[in-house]
Amino acid sequence: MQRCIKCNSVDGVIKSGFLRGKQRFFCKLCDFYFILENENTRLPQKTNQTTILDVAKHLGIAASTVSRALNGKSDISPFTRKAVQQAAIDLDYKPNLLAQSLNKGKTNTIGVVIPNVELPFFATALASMQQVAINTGYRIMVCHSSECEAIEKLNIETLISCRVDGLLVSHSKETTSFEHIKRVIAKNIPIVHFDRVCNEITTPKVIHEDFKGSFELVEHLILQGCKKIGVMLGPEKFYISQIRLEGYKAALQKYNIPIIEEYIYYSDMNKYDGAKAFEYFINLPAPPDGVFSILSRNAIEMMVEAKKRHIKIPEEMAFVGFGDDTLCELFEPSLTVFNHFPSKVGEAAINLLIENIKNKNSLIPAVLSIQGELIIRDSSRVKTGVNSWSVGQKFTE
Amino acid sequence: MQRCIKCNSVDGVIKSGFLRGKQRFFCKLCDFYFILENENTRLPQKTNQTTILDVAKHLGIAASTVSRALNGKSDISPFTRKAVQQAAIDLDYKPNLLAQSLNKGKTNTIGVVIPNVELPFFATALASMQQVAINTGYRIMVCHSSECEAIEKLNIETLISCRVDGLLVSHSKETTSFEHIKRVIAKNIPIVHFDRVCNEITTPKVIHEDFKGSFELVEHLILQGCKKIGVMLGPEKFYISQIRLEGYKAALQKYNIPIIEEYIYYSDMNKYDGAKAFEYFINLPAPPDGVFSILSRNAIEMMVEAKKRHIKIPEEMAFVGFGDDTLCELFEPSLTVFNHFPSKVGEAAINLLIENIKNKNSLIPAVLSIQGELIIRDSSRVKTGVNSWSVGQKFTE
DNA sequence: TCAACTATCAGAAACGTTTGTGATAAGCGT
DNA sequence: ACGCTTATCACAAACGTTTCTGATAGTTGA
Repeated sequence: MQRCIKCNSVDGVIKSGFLRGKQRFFCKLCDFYFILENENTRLPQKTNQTTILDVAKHLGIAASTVSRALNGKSDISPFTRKAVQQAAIDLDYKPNLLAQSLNKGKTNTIGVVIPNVELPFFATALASMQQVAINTGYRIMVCHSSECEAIEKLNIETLISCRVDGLLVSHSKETTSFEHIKRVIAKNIPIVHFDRVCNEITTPKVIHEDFKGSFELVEHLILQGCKKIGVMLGPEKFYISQIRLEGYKAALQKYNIPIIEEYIYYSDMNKYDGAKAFEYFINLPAPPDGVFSILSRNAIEMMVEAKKRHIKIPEEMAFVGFGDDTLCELFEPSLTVFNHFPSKVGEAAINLLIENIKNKNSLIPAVLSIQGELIIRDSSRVKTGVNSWSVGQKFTE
Repeated sequence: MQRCIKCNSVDGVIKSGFLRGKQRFFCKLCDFYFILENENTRLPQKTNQTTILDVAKHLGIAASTVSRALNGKSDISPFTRKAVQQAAIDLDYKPNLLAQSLNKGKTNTIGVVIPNVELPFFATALASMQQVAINTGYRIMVCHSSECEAIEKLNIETLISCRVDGLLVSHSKETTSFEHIKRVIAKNIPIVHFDRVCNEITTPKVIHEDFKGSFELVEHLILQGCKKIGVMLGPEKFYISQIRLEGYKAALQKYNIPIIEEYIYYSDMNKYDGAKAFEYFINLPAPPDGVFSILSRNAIEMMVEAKKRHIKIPEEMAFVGFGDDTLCELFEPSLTVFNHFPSKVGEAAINLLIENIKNKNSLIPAVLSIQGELIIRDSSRVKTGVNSWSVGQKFTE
């Protein structure tokens, strides 16, 4: 016995199927279908934000006029414009970027995918990207993959769904498949890789001097007298591991030092892996007298272990690491590093991306290499005369 | 002599004003207005992303059917649903979140405003927020104020324009006016403050035990025998400075130690301000024998200076700091800190916000205080017998 | 003084979704 | 065999902008 919600009569009402789990009715008299609602189910929560229509109504003009007035277009009399601007302030009108972006077909937003903000490199790079973005009128949307390939893929999907104008991507350490990147390219969405790049696909990239940096660090160790040089890398498949290993090998080769497999240690690049690596090195039949770590953080962890065992740094064992940060500077002994200037990398990456967004047709897969700098500190600097053995001895080139 | 672009005749065409800087024409014959275009000006760059309409056309069905099929609604036959799902994969369809959010009136996005990612506290808090967000189906949009009040206000406006569902805010150190926060509240947008909260407005907040932490740190110094305790704070107006100063004072009062203005040092909380602070303290007529710093980073900078002058830590001068991180643990001597668990703060903040988003009507301005923990390390732990003076001497309570 | 022009605004379409409502063919019971 | 029911789908409105097109009153010039 249902009353029609339109003509209010009972006679003509018949059931007419279930729709989305609810009973539907049909009133023959007024020819009207309807569903009973749970009362409280309705009311779609209307966001009570001021819209351009509110402003228009408030002034008794058209929405299009408000839009043009606020956006500084012509076709608007100074009087109207003033009135609109004042009304916008009075009503605290903030344009809905969703609607704006939907209409314009661009969001002025850049999506950034990084593995982990807690790594100082990414924190600094991110901060510099933000700075550039602010100055160029872009917004930034950051996603963390937490070093997980699945989340990285999810992140990129999310950012694409958000219709970001472009992507800045640094891969997680476990990423080995790059199908998700290829799909981005297929959609013609500008993308720039930075730091942890993907060498399988030709995309614009910003990298640092991985090879040169490793080479210089290892060469420095050699020039300080080290003869048995260990290297602590990340995962074996990891591009950065590979290229930095090459730098290591090249330096050894230059000075005719044999490359010994035992001195190459692969890690998962987690916190505290430095201790494990040290454990490994120190238990070798002939422990190294110099160690190069791909992450300076791990180098410091190794030094902590070394100090626990009263090993003299750098006399008995010297340490160098890739990447500078506060800890390297303040730790005792301070760590010799190759500074790869995270902020420059971030800056270059976002600038390159913005350039690519603007000339979307002519994507040039440029590869920018940011110049780094060797900073020699106490962890490897052997003061003349202090050394207990053959230090200062130079190899012929 | 303009040819009508519609009827292609010349006779009826007359000029009809300037419109947006371009000459407009009117054709009397076909009653049609038109403007000459620069050819290349046209073509609004159509984003070539697959839309729901593309999928619908591809299958020869209606867009609404596609939407319902993909969203698991009823009313769709299994056959159709399968076909739609397959087509979505084939065409690599990704829903446009802009359109979705615009339609639904919510974005499932949370806006986060932090002063600086480079501070380990915020990096860690952010990472834990991300984790929770991923698990609860929210996205996170991060903005950095770079410790600048103006940028902070801009950030919040941007996030509101993006129609985020809620805000997580930690103020910049120079923020003194909170009108922008009041406007957020007026719009009935859920907001939760964390860490650097605003005590002028009643909003939900997540804080740490600033008072208790400071108290315990200073009490610890006292119990280790320190009698002249300096404190390095942030800006004077800064809420965190004030509350932590109170903890400092309370501890001194408990042990009947007079509060001396000279021992209270305000700073701008910049990197390397620790050195300045140390300079100040050491040049006092009676330099402190224990220093508490609001930022553990600054405490470590002070220790660096102290070591340069061969001051024995902790025997001649002890140090403690608020907040733990890697540096505190690995530096030598390791720094005694009050760990305020950044990840717990982040987690609690986002959970509280999500709760408030869901029950938007009943905003309870809860204040959560995350329990911290005193970690005693070498920078203040006086080993019995090692101290050069009155250490171990306990005050009566 | 009348046609041509200009300034100013309104209306409507479009962006890509979701969802309420209408429509149709097939299934079912009496 | 007929009316009621169900399953399935299409259509249209709405979200809040921007922008294209159309309309009108006033202004100018010969």
